[in-house]
Amino acid sequence: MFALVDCNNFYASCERVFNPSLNDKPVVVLSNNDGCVIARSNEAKALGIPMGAPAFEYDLLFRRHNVKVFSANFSLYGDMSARVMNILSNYSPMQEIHSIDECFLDLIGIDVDYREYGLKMREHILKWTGIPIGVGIAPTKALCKVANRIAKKFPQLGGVHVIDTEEKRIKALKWLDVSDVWGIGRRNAKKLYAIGVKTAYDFTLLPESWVMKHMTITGIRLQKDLKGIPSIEMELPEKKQSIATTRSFDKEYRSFDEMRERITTFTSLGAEKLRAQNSMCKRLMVFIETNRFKDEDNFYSNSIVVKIPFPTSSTLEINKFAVTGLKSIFREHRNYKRAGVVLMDFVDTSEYQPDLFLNSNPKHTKLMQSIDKLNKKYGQQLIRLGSQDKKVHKMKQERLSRAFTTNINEIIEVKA
DNA sequence: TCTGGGGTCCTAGGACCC
DNA sequence: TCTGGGGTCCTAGGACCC
Repeated sequence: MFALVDCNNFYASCERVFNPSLNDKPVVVLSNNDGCVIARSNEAKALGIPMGAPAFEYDLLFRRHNVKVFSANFSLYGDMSARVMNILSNYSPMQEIHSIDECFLDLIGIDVDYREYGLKMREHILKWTGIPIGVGIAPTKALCKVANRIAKKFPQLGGVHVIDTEEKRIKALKWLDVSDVWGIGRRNAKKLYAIGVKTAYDFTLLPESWVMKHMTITGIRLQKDLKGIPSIEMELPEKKQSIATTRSFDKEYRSFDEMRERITTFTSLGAEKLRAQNSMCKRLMVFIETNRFKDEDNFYSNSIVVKIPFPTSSTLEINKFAVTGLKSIFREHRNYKRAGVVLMDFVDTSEYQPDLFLNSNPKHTKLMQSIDKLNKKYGQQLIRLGSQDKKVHKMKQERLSRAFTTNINEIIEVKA
């Protein structure tokens, strides 16, 4: 048996933990630059605020219903996530952290009343972190997803649902719309509707040949999993295979120098993560684009993959190639609104064999270590790569909660 | 002058998730 | 005025080799 545990409305719940007056009130969290809604409390959902809603379109509704609005505070959420995951790791010999707010637990060798076990996790997490969770338990990962959904949908279940009989499995799958199945997106849902498949149960009855043809091996695995035959395996914690740093800007940039400053910043952030997992990269991708919502006729978007002749984790070296890439796709007289750098093609630092001729400059290693140490101690981006442009980009975060758990200057005050 | 077929690696792009 | 930022896996097709 497996369990899927996920945090309810995670970012909104994090904000509530440190501000209990938000309980029972509608809460939303906005993306970087306060662009769109990325998390909603149940009360906010009930007001009809959709995921991804542009914040400016809902300003009036926010005010009218006294919605509490927050700028995303990712360092706080990351820290809360680590606490939740750490507690949950005690409930299983094998944990797969699937995203910031959810994990799978392999319950192999754990011989208990599963419902009781799920309720215990829930109480434990709530008491120690203040975060409410939902638990789905079933013989396969895909069925755990279904069980978890049921646990959330029916409050009388106390946040925990177990699928442990054939009867429960079929009942659950008949209840679930096929478009809500984990792994079936908009495209495939459309194809399935077209041939009369409405529920998850209908999907399990499709012939393998059809599934293989239209949804490839991924579809076959999903179908088996839903039938109760474990086919989607637990993934052990592994290093990232690519590291992306991309942002929309709060304003439009036209000059090469401004864009170079942005790209350099993204490269620095990415390279820091790269070093943190002891990897070096051999390729990177740079992309830039103008505002896709404005002036559609002049929309320009381009990307380029740049090969680095030797594996490196040095911000200085990686940045040189990122800027080369930028040069080749940058066009004058355009208003750029978004850009990003994706580091790819990693090798392990420990397994790296130096080349006879082309190598990363070893002097950079120590320099990077010092930079990482200082940035970790005093906050990100204290040390930055120099650029001719002195201006420091500032993200729009008008409604940021304090960094209660991660910044010593903002630690919560307790009054005696 | 003829020019098969199998294998691997690389890359771009599609689809999906949270 | 204002529209997120990450990730993963799979497949097809081209390049190249023998």
